[in-house]
Amino acid sequence: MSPPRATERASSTPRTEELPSRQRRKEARPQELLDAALTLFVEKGFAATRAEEVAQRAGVSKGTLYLYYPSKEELFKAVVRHNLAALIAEGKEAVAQFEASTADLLVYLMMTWWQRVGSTPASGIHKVVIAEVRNFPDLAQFYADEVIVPADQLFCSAIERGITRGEFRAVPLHEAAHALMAPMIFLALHRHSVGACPVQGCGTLDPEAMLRTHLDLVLRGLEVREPNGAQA
Amino acid sequence: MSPPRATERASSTPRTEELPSRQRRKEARPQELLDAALTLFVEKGFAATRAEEVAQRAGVSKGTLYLYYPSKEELFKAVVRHNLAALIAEGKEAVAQFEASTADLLVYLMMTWWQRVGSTPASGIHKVVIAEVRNFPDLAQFYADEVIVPADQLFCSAIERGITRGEFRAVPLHEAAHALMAPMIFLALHRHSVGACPVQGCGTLDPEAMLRTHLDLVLRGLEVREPNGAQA
Amino acid sequence: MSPPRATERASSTPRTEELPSRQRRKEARPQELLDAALTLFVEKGFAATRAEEVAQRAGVSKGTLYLYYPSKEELFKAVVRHNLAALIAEGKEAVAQFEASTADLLVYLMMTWWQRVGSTPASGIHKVVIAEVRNFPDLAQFYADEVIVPADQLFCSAIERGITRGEFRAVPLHEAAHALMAPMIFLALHRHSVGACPVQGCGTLDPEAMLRTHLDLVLRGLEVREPNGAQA
Amino acid sequence: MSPPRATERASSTPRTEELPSRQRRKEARPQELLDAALTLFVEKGFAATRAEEVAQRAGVSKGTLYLYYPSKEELFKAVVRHNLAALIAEGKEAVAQFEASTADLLVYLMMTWWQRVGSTPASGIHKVVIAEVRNFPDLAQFYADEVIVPADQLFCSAIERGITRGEFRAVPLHEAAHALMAPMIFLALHRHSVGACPVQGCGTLDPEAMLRTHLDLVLRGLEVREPNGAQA
DNA sequence: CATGAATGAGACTTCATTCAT
DNA sequence: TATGAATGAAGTCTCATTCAT
Repeated sequence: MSPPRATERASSTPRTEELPSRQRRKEARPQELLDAALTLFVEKGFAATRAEEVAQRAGVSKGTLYLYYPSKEELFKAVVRHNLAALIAEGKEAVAQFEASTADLLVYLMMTWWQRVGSTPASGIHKVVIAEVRNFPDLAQFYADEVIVPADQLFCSAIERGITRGEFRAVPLHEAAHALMAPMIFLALHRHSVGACPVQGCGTLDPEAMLRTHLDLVLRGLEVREPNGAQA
Repeated sequence: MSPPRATERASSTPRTEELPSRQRRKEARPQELLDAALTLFVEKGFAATRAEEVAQRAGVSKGTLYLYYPSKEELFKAVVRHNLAALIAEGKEAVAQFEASTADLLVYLMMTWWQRVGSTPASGIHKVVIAEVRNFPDLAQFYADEVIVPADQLFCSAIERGITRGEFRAVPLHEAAHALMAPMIFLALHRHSVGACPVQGCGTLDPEAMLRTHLDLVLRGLEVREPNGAQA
Repeated sequence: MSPPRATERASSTPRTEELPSRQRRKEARPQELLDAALTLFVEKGFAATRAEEVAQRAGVSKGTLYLYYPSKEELFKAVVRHNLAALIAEGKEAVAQFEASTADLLVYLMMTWWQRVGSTPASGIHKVVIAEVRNFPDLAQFYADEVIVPADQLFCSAIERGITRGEFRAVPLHEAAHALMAPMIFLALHRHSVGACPVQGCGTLDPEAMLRTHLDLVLRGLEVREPNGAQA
Repeated sequence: MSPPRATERASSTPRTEELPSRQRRKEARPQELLDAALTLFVEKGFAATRAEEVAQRAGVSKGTLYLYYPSKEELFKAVVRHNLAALIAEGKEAVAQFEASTADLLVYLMMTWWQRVGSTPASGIHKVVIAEVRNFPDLAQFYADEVIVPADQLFCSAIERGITRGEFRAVPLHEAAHALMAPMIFLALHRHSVGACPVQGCGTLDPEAMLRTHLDLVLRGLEVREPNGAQA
């Protein structure tokens, strides 16, 4: 799970002279620390990850970590911003510029999310937040502002587009957005918890198949048809 | 999340005379400790819950807790076993005996789950397990055996019934079961984490509406109709 | 300076059976911790005294200290209350009930202060406060409320008594009180700083002689006489 | 307590051309560092002053500070030496050359001290020394030799002059000198500690009034008069 | 000379666990 | 059994000092 140890920097690309100088190292530090922090936060949780561990994994000392991030909490916020906030902004572009059908737009958004977040360590951030946000109240507001609200808006606006253009039935936006995202997030959650443990008999769901089946179900459910009153 | 102290024995065996004496209390202890532990583990997570808090909430001293459970970890395991063991078999009966349409069966199963688990503190166990199972590897197998596999089988068999009886399209069972359950579990998760924090601008989803919308979407998606190639 | 090491409790007074039981030890703890803390705070200052040192000197572990005082700052406040606040209250009584001349009252107050505070480790508290109060803002208000203001009132009321009864000239109260106390406090300060170091050639002032000379000068200065314009 | 940054060189040797060049600054460095250190040591104490803060205030980097002073302790010693050395000899001249009454001489000495030391940051050195000399044993002897003994001699010789010339009663010299100086030093101490904190209800003493009242009291106490046995 | 990135010992405080009573 | 006083390992964060550039 994740590159083994973040190979002690810069012995890879040997173009020109590439001295691993103070300067170069300083510039690479934030990224290295963020990567190490993401891996460990996802693996052990926020509270259970020791600052020193993060530093060690990034190849620096405890003090150096605090040179870049003033507290463990700020480090976590930086991880969230770096790994999730950027992607959400991208999604907004996609919705604004998309030309094809809304069904295709949703497929595109979901696929992109899976490739860029769901299938990467970044999806573990959801696990950490769900697990520990109640113990760190200012993280709750931060996460709501930076992730939940924007992501919700993104999907709501896509669904609304479908309704407006007559492609979808009129469904409650927030609820539908939730129904759309939840299975994928839950899948990611699972992969970072029980799925990451060596358990027997719990055949890992194939994410690609899962994604296909889920989209198939929900997109059909959204289609405009004559109603047939099938629910409670 | 429940009256602060209110020692809540008395749901146990009402043996003649109802003495709330020392004897009585002694027998109720494990139950009281388990209840207190459930509440606190759900609220704060496993690592962040202090043993003394559990003891206080159960109305005993710190030392007494260790008389019943040799460590906090064992207490946690006991909580998981106690709260999930009972909830497993019930659904199987329902599937076996159900007479009406499979859509109705799924509605029934979902509603029941929400009433009995999703909307109660017990659903918080999912949160705790997801969050901390990687730090307690032996819990993983236990949880997979006792919860994940049986629940999956339950929903797969229900969906299969629908397909067999010609009510549903042929869809991949596991994936469909996941798509069915995940939004509800995720909703419960959310209610125990960000939803429990006083965050601004994150309008809480109404669970009933959510459940209706979700079932509406998925059941329509499962219906047998002429295909119209809308998915990836 | 103060008993060498707080001999590992209770092997002294052997009346009846004197078991150093949990209970007895618990009762003696606050006093033992306060004594240890006073000694170390005076010797090394507040910030430079480690919590663990205080605990060790009191014969307990680090954790035990925090069982009795929730932080180093609260420990310090307790030391101040225990060693200074009580004495000031006593002084108020004395002023209220004193029968003889006000000169005698001032002599009594000063002597008492010297015996109970000035000549004991307690006077070192002044050193600590003067040195570090700017780094611990809430200690400043605490100390002003609990020590400075009451002590000032005490001496002002005594001087005012002398003026009212026609024994003293009319002098500014606060300034005169300061002139009265400052040399004694300063003497105590000196004894806890340079005076506590093994310096050559700095013949230690005899406190008793100092006190006598000081009172002689100031009380004469307070006497009612015909003015003779001797000052700047 | 002085403009926040305002690199305050330029009081040094105005060698031809007044170049504020690198050369110029380099020579001013020690002075600037000493000034910055004085201000910060007085404000926060020795231990609580961070080396980097001193460097910043002097407009150089942390490393540069260590180029001039090998450790924070050595910096502290340099500050003490630099700020007190100059102030020692001046008073001796005054005593030797003074023509008027000894009362006037004492008034003059006290006023001068207040203007040149008491009311300036330099008086804060007393606070720092009193507070931390026990943690830096070798400073004690230095301070006694360079400050305490000379100052004591100065005032003793002035008082002795008064007695010799029949202006003052015969009083113990050292004790009287202490009674004379202590309130003023203590006032300075106070101004650098509690007096510098925003505490309620601790009306700041007016130094001028304090000085007047104090001299009034002590000079009257020193006057030659028929005794009237008012003291202990 | 000057810089500032990096280090790591060490401070305060918490809490699971033990054990004398 | 039940208690709660006591322990001490462990965690976050600070800062004097070093050294490559």
